[in-house]
Amino acid sequence: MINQKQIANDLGISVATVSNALTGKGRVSEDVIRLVTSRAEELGYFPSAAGRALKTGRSGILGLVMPDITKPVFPKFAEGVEAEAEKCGFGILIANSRSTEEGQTKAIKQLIQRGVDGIIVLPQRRTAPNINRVPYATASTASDPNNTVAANHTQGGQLAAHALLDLGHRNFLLLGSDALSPVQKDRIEGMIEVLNGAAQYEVCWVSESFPDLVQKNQDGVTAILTTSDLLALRAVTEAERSGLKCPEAISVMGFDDLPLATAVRPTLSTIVPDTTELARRLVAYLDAAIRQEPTLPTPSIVDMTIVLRESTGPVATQFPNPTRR
Amino acid sequence: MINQKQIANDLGISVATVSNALTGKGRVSEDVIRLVTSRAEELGYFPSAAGRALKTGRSGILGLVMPDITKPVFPKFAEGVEAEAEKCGFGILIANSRSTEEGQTKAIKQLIQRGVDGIIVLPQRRTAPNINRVPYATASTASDPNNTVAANHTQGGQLAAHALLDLGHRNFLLLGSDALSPVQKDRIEGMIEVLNGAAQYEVCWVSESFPDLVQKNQDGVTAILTTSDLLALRAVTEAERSGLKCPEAISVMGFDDLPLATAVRPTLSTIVPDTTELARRLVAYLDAAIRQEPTLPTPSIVDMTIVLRESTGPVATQFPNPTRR
DNA sequence: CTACGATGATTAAACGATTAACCAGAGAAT
DNA sequence: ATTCTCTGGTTAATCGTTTAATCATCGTAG
Repeated sequence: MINQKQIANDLGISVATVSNALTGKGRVSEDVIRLVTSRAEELGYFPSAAGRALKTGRSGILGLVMPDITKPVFPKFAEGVEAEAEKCGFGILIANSRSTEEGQTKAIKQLIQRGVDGIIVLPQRRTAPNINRVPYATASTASDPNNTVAANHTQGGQLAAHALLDLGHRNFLLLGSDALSPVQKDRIEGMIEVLNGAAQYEVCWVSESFPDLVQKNQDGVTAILTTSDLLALRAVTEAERSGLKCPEAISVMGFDDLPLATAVRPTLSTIVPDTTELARRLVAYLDAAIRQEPTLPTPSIVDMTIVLRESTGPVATQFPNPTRR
Repeated sequence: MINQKQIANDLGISVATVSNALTGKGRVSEDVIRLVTSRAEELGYFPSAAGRALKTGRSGILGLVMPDITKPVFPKFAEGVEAEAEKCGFGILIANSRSTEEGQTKAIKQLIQRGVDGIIVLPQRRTAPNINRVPYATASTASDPNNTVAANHTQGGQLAAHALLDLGHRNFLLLGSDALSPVQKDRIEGMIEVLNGAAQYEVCWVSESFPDLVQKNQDGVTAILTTSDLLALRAVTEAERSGLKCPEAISVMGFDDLPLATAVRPTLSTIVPDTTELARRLVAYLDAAIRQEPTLPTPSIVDMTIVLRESTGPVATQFPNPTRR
């Protein structure tokens, strides 16, 4: 293995000078710097992560704790965090909390033992991670008191509701899949805030059985707002199977802009969280905390945007439910 | 920070004894072992990753290079690798090759600089990673000469074709999205092997424009085999939109068993790669290589399984295409 | 009674990089 | 000529753990 000692011996100088030359600290002449860097290049030298970590107390690695990377919301997030971390010179060690609190604490402990400099946690169910040895940042919902950044799920819900109100819809079905999820609750709440007084609506938490969309449509429902693209997909396909054209008979709005949103016909209108920006702020916060900067970024909220595709359209002008038998 | 020196001082013994007591090496009396472990427990001690790594030359971390974690095939894989690695005491450092060869070599270099003990690469486009400092394992297609394990994509394709032949279908449309992908080529090839002589088929690589399914159906096609659940989803929804019921008028088979497969109606029949087993073998190989075991596992191939859901059914008995206008 | 093997613990040297403290030499100022 | 400062470099200690080599003690066998 090639180390600084090797380079030092080759050039007849001391390791300290080699280190100084390579890191730019201390006092070294331009000539020696050139000599050292070129020899280092020749030998294919790069500093030992372990040696540096031991001395400096920094590993250059951040831990990322996610509930379940197979759930399609998280990969985009992971990607964003990885990209941002790389820009700041950090690597990303992943850990799986398996959507449980015990799993979460276990994952955090493991990461600390592996020597990470900081931890990013996506807590589920509003659990507050208990970390004392290293700085950490959480991305939770805006309503969560202890978060570093939050996606504005409520505002996302508002966006969805506004868009369909603008298209003339006045009778909504709001679909969620998990009434205990703070994220979903916030999204639904945002929708309700906008719809209250302006339209009729019904909230439905689907677990096993899916609501009878034909029935709902006959009752006047022309728009479905969901808390996830997966639910939207289910709604669209259930609707079309029963002869309800989307968006002609019924509009459907998704959430999260998953890869499937553009793979399905009609393509899904959806609400997009800015995962890149969330990742950017999380990493920036941790970076500052790790470098012990005097002032740290304060908790902030990132708004969502809307992308209108084929699954939403204006409310039918003539007869509201053309499929009535 | 709590270290072995602390424990040693507390108990009036030497650090070497502490180390020996904790690792079970050397010669230490049972009494001292008990003393040391209990004191370590009290203080909440755990070994410094950096210190240990520096001395032993092992970081206990594996690198995972994937083309693009936002593509829905990869998260399941990452999950499997993480779980298996954890069982062997390894952590997983992720790196993004951005689906390019330069990105791949850059990612590998970064991982090595961070001191990983081994690297798992999911190479795309049959690129052979050039790694010399640490052992590595690749998961490629069976037709790729330099792989550690491979999912049997060809056999997966055969499975798909067989299943629909058994259901009575005799006229197939094979859909792929990327004719350059070795994985997709292998899958299609497997299908063709089985269909040759037994049925009529047409291969179609879709990029922007999707084939006219009504037209195809009128031409006699009753089954669509795809190389991905995303394509299958597209096919199902395109079909149902044009009035072709799935599976009554046309059967659709997916690939990979993505989360969306059960979120759509009809639920997608699909071919499932055993990512857990793939991950297990990759990690096992690396573990053996890192421990310098004399004999390493030889390259092997993991078969796929089929799961039949709602999107496939028996070929229509009476009139093959009931939607003819 | 002495030598020896076994046992249990200690000493000290790594591993590779960083960094505070120190030192030699040259030029400038007094 | 002497001191002072600045420059460019070296020495040595340090981070925390592991491990080979060494040492002391004690029971036992020759």
